[in-house]
Amino acid sequence: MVRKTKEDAELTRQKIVDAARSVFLARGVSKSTLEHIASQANVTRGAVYWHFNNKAEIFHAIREQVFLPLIDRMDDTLAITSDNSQNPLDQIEASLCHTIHELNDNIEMREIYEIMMIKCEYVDEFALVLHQILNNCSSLIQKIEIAYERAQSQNLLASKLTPRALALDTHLFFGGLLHMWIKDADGTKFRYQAIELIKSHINLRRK
Amino acid sequence: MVRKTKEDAELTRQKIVDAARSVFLARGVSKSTLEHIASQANVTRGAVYWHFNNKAEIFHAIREQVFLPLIDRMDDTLAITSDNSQNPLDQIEASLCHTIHELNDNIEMREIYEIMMIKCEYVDEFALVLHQILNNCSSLIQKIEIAYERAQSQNLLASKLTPRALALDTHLFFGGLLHMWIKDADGTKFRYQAIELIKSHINLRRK
DNA sequence: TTGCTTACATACAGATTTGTATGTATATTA
DNA sequence: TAATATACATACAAATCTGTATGTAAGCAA
Repeated sequence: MVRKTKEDAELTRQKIVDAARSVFLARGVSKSTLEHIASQANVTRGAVYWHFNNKAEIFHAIREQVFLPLIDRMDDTLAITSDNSQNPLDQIEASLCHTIHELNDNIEMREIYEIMMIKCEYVDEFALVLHQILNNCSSLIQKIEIAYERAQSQNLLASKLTPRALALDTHLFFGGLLHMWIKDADGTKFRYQAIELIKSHINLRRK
Repeated sequence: MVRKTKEDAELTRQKIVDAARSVFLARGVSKSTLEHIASQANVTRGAVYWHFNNKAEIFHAIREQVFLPLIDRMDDTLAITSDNSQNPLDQIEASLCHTIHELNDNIEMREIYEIMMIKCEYVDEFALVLHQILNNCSSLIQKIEIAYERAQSQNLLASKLTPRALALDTHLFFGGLLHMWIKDADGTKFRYQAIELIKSHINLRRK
């Protein structure tokens, strides 16, 4: 039984991507072989090589599946609500909390974050991803900065720091939180209080 | 020419560790073979296997070389000066800045941080390291918390957050900063302004 | 219905790695 | 100074992994 219909083929591709995520998570990207991925997906390496040229391509497929939608969502949460009806500080807080809740609820997203942060070595082809990450950070910081600017113009800020400095501080804080959230698999050290930490971080800025 | 003296043997061991650091950095831990390390150190795999049982042991040797002294230094910078002569906020700031300056000046330390953060997959034997990291974080947070407590008792704090919350926020901020510092190899996005970011972060807390 | 293409499975060749076993010359010790 | 342990180098066997080449049955277009 070979030669599936186009829809079947796309399904097979997705099965391979899902299998790869599972295998990457368990064994790390480097030590995962295409045979591991194939058998996890109940296909042969032939199928894998049909859909992808190599492991790096699968890796990128996994990344895009989560990080492309993510960027859009960020716009939704922070930028769109540029009507002055809502407190910008509340918006920033809600945006960060939303990501944490996503990590809690969305297994797929959680696993991909874990792979990208502690199950992957950024060398060779994968080093390029670092630049993408850096660029994502830049645009994210800009969005936070804009929100802080609105907060400033509404006289909501307690500090004399510039919106830019506040945005950078918030971004670094959240980056650190995400890393710790992922590493703290038990949840005993950071996960359980992540939301509190965000609220404290924002409260520090409220007038 | 074999059978060196004990001092020569220790020197060989150190050569292997240094070589491993260089190889890990360039190829990632997983894709580094003992042959790579051996030839980089101008020895054979025989020598490597004499001093270490496997790659993981070399990895741990590298880690200990930087992180054991690091913990001691943290005590020096934060805890020892518990005489009330210095401003605790200044001390925290100085401690964080000191680490950044170390990263700038100490190639070895910089490379090891880079390996641990983006050239290594935390699976199998390496997963244990995550717990060590988490524990290090806990003790570090405690030390920062104590400093903030002193700041509070000296009425230096601008916010009503608890010293604990401030310490966690500072730690997460600095964790995020370190990650970005490492990823930003060009230095165009974070490295050049790392010290400023720290000062902003602390200033946010000053009365 | 023929013929071409698709979506895989299977088979093969080659390159790598790993661990261990063994060899060996020299420090070190008794 | 003879015996032994050390500090490696060399050799070997086995297992993996990769990419590619080839096979093949079924879908699809003409």
